[in-house]
Amino acid sequence: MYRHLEQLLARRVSEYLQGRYPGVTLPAIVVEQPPKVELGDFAIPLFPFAKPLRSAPLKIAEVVRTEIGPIEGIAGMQVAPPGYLNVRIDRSWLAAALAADQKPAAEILAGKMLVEHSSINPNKAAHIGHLRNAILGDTFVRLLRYAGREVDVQNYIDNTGVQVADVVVGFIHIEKKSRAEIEELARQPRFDYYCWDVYAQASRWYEEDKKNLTVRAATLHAIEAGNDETSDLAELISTAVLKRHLETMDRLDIEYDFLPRESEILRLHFWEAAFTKLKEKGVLSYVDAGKNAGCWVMDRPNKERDDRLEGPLREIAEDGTLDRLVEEEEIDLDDDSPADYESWGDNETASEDDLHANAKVIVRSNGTVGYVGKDIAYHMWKFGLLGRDFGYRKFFRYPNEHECWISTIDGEKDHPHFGDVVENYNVIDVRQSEAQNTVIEALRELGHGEAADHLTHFSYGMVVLTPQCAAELGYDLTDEEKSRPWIGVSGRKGFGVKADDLLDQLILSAKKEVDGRHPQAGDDDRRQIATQIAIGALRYFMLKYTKPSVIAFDFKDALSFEGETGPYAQYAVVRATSIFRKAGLEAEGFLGSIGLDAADVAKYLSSADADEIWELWLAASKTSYVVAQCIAATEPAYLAKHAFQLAQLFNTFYHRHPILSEPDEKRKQFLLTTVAVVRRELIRALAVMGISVPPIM
RNA sequence: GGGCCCGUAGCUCAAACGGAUAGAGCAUCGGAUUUCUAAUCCGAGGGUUGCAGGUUCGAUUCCUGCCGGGCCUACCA
Repeated sequence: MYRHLEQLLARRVSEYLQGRYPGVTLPAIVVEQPPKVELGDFAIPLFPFAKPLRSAPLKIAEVVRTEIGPIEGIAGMQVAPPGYLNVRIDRSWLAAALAADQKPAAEILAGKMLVEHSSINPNKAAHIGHLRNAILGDTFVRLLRYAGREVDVQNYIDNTGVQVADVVVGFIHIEKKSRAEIEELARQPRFDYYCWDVYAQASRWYEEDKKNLTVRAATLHAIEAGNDETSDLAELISTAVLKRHLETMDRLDIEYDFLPRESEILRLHFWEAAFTKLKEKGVLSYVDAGKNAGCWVMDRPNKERDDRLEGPLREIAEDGTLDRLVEEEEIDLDDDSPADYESWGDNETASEDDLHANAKVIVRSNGTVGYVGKDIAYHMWKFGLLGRDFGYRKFFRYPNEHECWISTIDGEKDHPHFGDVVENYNVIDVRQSEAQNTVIEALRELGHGEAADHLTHFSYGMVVLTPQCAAELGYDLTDEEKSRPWIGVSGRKGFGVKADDLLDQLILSAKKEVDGRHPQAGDDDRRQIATQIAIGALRYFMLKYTKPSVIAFDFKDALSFEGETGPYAQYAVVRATSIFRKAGLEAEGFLGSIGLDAADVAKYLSSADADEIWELWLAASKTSYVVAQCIAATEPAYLAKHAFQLAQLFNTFYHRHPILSEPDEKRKQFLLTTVAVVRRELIRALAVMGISVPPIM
């Protein structure tokens, strides 16, 4: 409702000013929230109007106040120095609307949206870095759905990459496992943990002897080609690990609709289709000299030519002898530790007259396409611009019957329609900004500016470990690492906190609390409650930081159930529920059963000491407003903050106003209504964050 | 070298478009009539918003330059 009033107010003030001062170009009306409730519920700064209207902000405010006339839901306006128009909401009007759960007619928003998130390499267990991704992505999906949008959730599976090859190498060449043995292992409940170690082992094996890298190259080649023992094994392993990822994420109520796999992007020739179009439109150009000779590249015209080619490097470059070291570690994007490659300048090769020195290589000189190329093809498909489609088959059925589909070559006849979306969000950490921009740029240069404008890189910072946390996990740190502010998670080194482990630990710790508090409850119930609390704690923890911030993971913070945490907000709801239970009332149906008298509500919300209760109502009215903000800014943290503030206001209210012992029956009804409204809105906000509330805590 | 991000209380973080007295949590210290369960509430201390300039009615926010940190910058994925 708050959002509705805000929009109405902005429109009316704008219309009024346009009418009063015809022909003057006016800035847009900005509606803010005053720092204190006493000042009002909306604030409109009029400073920007001073110049075009050649009048003092205070005067303009005064004119608007006296002349604008009545607005539904607005009680009055006040002029405040140095130039604000403060607006008060009609409290009983808003209370009635909220109690009746009235919603303004929803805007009709056509077109399907797509959120891509998780995209974990299927070669090892998911870790805390993946949790942040999946929780951000899933919450964003819930935000969009709350706002009435139709959303498909996709999880891109790179099942043909180096990371999978490494695990295959580990199983065959280091562990010397037979196919039957691997099949047996893949049936184990935490096969992904096993792979975690195998992957780390393989990485060490390469380090021991660089010649082992030839084994990896051969394995990778076999996987890409398909149709042999090695690629079958890769398929077996990656599919088993993928299932584990789905199970892990399902523990957090995170579900996917479709899993497009790189193997199908390759085998259904998505790239070839994209390549043709990219060449036609001249997006790619062939390089016949210089360091990128033989490649198809995409020029990046808006980038400055790289200055690292200046100075002494030129001389090194001129004889062309110095090649980039090929053994450098490739980046595993599931990996939050930087690959330690040489600093710039030591090993640079480039020619001064190389026209494409700054270009992005899309097709290598050996004719194979790189990751960005595949991604361009995939994104053309997403927007329905490729002219090809995947085959589809059912892959994973969630306990709630929801079906998750996977790409395949020959699919089932009947399947949902994926792709052809009007808007796409890719939840990928900030390190991929460059690659994402290249994809967006490619779409634009193909002439699909519309699609490019609707492709958003939902970027966020990494999750890293504090040195202390790393020490707790039993990792030996070098002195250099100890001196760093944080240590990157590294799948390759087997270095990190696994998602399932963290969740287990949270459940265990919540269970202890619940056991102590509710010894009379059954063990299954206690476990269920502990699980809800653990999920609440974890999801809130990952959502409370704004996207750009790097989360330095620490068990102490993550395992906390007090203060600004998920359980704090859950607890507020439990308290609200408990009031109704004690009163012998049904919390859910209460608002439907009560008829509040407008005059009474006005009385209780307008008395001298009512601001504090009003503040609670006001906060409760903001759910849709905050959701809209989160979507516009692609920032779920606003919702976390909102839920916390609402819970905080409720707790203060709870402490100050005994309800069941309230002698004035009408006031008691009013207070109960307040509780019911806040409870409903808090449950909603938490649900959008994927947090459910236990019956007792 | 270039691009992007960050620097706010002891610690971890907020502060939408430039706005009113820069707010929370944790930690520390001191309290809460044994009441709708204290996973709560109240209070206290704690700040030259990295530094220096600039733009203007007004700057944590925008611009420039420094200082410090991070990420990206491969024919890898």
